[in-house]
Amino acid sequence: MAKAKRVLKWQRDPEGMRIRILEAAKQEFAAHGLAGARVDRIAANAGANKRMLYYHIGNKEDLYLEVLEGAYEQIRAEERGLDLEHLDPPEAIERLIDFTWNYFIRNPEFLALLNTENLAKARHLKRSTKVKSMHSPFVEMIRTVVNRGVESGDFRVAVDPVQLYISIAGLCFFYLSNSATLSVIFGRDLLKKEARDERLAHMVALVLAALTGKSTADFGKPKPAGLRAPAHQPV
Amino acid sequence: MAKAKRVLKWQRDPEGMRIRILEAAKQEFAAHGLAGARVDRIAANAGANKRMLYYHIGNKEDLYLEVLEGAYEQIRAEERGLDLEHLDPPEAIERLIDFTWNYFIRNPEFLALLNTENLAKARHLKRSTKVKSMHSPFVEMIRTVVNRGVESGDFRVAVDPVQLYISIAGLCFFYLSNSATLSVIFGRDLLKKEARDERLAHMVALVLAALTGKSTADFGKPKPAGLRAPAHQPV
DNA sequence: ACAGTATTTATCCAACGGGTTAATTTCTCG
DNA sequence: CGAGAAATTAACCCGTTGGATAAATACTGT
Repeated sequence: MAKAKRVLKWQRDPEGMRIRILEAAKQEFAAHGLAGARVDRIAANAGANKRMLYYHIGNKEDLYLEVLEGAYEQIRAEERGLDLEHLDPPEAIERLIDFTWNYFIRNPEFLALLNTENLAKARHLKRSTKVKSMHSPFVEMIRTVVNRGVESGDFRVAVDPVQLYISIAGLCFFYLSNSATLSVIFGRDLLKKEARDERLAHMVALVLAALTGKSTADFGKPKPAGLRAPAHQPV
Repeated sequence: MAKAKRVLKWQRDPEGMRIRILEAAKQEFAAHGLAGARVDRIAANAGANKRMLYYHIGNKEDLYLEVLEGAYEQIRAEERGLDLEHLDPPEAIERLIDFTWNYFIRNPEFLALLNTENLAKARHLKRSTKVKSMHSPFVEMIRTVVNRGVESGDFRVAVDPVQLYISIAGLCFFYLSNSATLSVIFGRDLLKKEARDERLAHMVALVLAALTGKSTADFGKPKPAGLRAPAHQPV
């Protein structure tokens, strides 16, 4: 048993504190929006005193901006890790969709933060030089993938990469960000595994069919009778 | 000049008042979200006293739910007015996209309200029997359109109408709802007329290409050099 | 060991914001 | 016309919340 040098009332850990505060803030802003977020809750969930927020970062809006910038940094970093260069075009597009989809699923706070920021008309983002300089590598990636695809004959048209990027993001984003209301409206749980898998297949098929002209795989095949979701909801 | 029967300090108008309150509330909730909305501002913008809100409708959440229900009612009503029955399938799909797109453009508050409600995990919608019984006629419309398209040979695949509906809505929704942040990121105004037209063309081409297999029209053609947006922004 | 600094805590407060009370004015209808 | 109902107003209440102050506690270099 390691003998503690001393019994401490608390551990000093400036960097860790900062991180814990930002993480708690991310959860809070994602869950309640900017106006709905409570500074006290952030402090409590960070295991900190409220004064620490102001000491380490600043006021509520500073906190929010830092969280937002961090969220963009994170996705941009992961995007860069995805090299589509050596895949043949259709595979590259599929991989792009797959990544976007799963990133959104793994980071629901990111979706919420974007919505919050758009509610604010991107007021904070506009002031953030940091984010404005962080261009998504996807647009250029897509441009080259599309060009390669057209040359190789895989794709029929040279689609505008920005439009395609927005379309792919939109197909993923809307489904996940609005899953709560959509699930109520359609009376089924859109987040359960089978529904998510079906959605991913649909999106890939939709985009690839449009690009290649070949109707790939199971593009929106109405589920085969035997496999329809039974009355009871499996976990 | 009509002689007023009497000089009144104020006009009594219960029904008009109710409507003005709901309209003001819609704007307020759309602009600031549920938590950010201010009851006093709603009252002021409705030309009413704060007490009137409670008198005519109820507390803030009642007000919000009523606004949300009204928003759904409105879009469902317009949806029903759109009969796709007598169009041939590709035209019907184009019309559907066109309608969805323009409805969202005409009613930006609807987008904001949906985001707000999703932030709340559809908590209010779940309790609204009214909305739950208002099924979008689109799903059934799409089902028959798709079936007709498959039979006629216009479409290659019998896509799941729910997936297609979500895809079309998503393509439109994401672009418009996130136009603020996207405009910052891409450094161009996505809401100006040319950008909107280009987006609509892209979406129609994308979906129809996927469904029919024929590469229609100007699917994402990178804008012809001569027509690229000039440095100055035309109004 | 000690002085100076960095970090954390406990407490306070003024403004805000949703909601309420009670009085006032207009309407309605016998 | 008059009394009761409906609509509207002004003023207030009180818990919440972002933010501030100052004191206490841990760390650092010398």
